[in-house]
Amino acid sequence: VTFPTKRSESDLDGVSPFSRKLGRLANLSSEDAAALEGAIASTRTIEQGADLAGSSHPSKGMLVMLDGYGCRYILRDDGSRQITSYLIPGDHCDRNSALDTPRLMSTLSTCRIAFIPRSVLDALSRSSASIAEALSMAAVVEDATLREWLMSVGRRTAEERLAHLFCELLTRFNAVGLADDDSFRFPLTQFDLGDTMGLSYVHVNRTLQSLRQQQFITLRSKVLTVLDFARLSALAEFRPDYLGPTSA
Amino acid sequence: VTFPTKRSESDLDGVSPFSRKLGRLANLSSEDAAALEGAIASTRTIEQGADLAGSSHPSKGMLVMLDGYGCRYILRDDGSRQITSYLIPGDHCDRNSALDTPRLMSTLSTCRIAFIPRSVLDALSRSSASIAEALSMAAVVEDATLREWLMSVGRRTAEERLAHLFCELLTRFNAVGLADDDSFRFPLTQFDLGDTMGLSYVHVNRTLQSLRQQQFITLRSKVLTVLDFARLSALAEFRPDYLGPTSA
DNA sequence: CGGAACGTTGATGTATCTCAAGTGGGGTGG
DNA sequence: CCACCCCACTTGAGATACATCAACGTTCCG
Repeated sequence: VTFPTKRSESDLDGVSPFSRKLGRLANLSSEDAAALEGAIASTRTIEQGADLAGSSHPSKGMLVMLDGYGCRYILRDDGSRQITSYLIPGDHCDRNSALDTPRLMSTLSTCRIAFIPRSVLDALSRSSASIAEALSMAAVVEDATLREWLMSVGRRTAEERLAHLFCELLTRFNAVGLADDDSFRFPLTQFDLGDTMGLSYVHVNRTLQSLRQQQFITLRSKVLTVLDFARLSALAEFRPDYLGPTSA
Repeated sequence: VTFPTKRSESDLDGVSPFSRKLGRLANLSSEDAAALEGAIASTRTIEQGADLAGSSHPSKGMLVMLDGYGCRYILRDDGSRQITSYLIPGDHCDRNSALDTPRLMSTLSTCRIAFIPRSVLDALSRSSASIAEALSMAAVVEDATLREWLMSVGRRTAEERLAHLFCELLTRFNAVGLADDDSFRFPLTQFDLGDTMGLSYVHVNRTLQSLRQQQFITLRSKVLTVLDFARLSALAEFRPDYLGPTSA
């Protein structure tokens, strides 16, 4: 399986969520943004449930999620899965990992994914301090997000966990301009949600019903709508600062 | 089993656990190791329960734990705490974080801590590719460790969580030469352990008793001994690869 | 039209929490 | 050197959030 070079023109304003996200994390010049766009030369569409970490990709480099949901996860011997992060549009993931451990990664929905070779990436980082800083900021945000998930699973109730996750996702989708009126695509199953927040899918179901009944959210036909972000944030004790600069 | 403060073996005496740890993550020349030792500008001893993130340190740079336990954590409004990582001897922590969020960090025991100014660190990274690589590997390992904790809290039973944590700690202490006969210093309270693994301190107590009774560990006078690493690893499904190159 | 995947519901079980009351040991001051 | 005190640890009883098991409903799509 190779990377067909197919440039999609369907990005908002021709700007990929990738440079949109990085543009929030550092002050990118228009040259920087253009360079990032240029680096994303090859794009492919991948079906749901596909592996992203394996040998399906040619060489070392970076994956960039343009559309859809991906995740990183860990498996236990008995088959139970802990999802450790989501990749949503604009997110990227280094596929290096000199570490022996195979970093498990897969798609949770149909995805459009770009690939940036390591050489191109390194050149970019070297030529633009802003890009380098944006990438380093992205790493800091990813780390903080992971710690926030640990807090959720360790110390929050089921209702708070889901509320916090939805607040986080709305904020992240907003940051790449893919939230519309507090709504965003959410094609994950309740099973996936359970594997994310350390809950059984049955309990996820009941907790979602509770959130719906209390008018916090609606979740229909793979679209999640936050009905009252302030109230939901309060319920979850959500503080958006860990996600980086939030508004312009 | 007594616990000698100074290393029993003569090898690398006077070498900080910091360069010891980094030396495992990349091939450091003797110049690299010496440069790392030299980079340590100042060393201080800090009592238990002290803040590490605040203004206690002069400027931007990196903290290096030389002795003792530190942690990073998140607090909830109700005061409950989730510890998100341990800093044990050899570990370091960037105190940059352009992120607005104050990164919470404190000591869990009396600590000896070194400080490396950012300028010195940057110079080191630029002058030695090996050091840069070691630092980047350390970041990968830290990330993997965080994900493993998320797996623990999300999907493992109390007994498995503690077992996994102890396997991890033994491996990490071994990596810096501070484990002796499967024993290492463990001055944390059961309260701290609960905040680490998302458990109440009462349940930690009962789980520890169970592990002791089954001859997995002993934990007396702040020394933890793993009685049967193979069995404990099996119980926890511990796979050390995420911690980096393990032997030699 | 049928099957598979996802969602919903009810009943029951259990791991873990909370509350509450001790116990023990290592410093400290007298 | 002893007595005391504080903090960590221990133990028991009862509560509960969440898991598991087992149906059944619904949607989607070939």
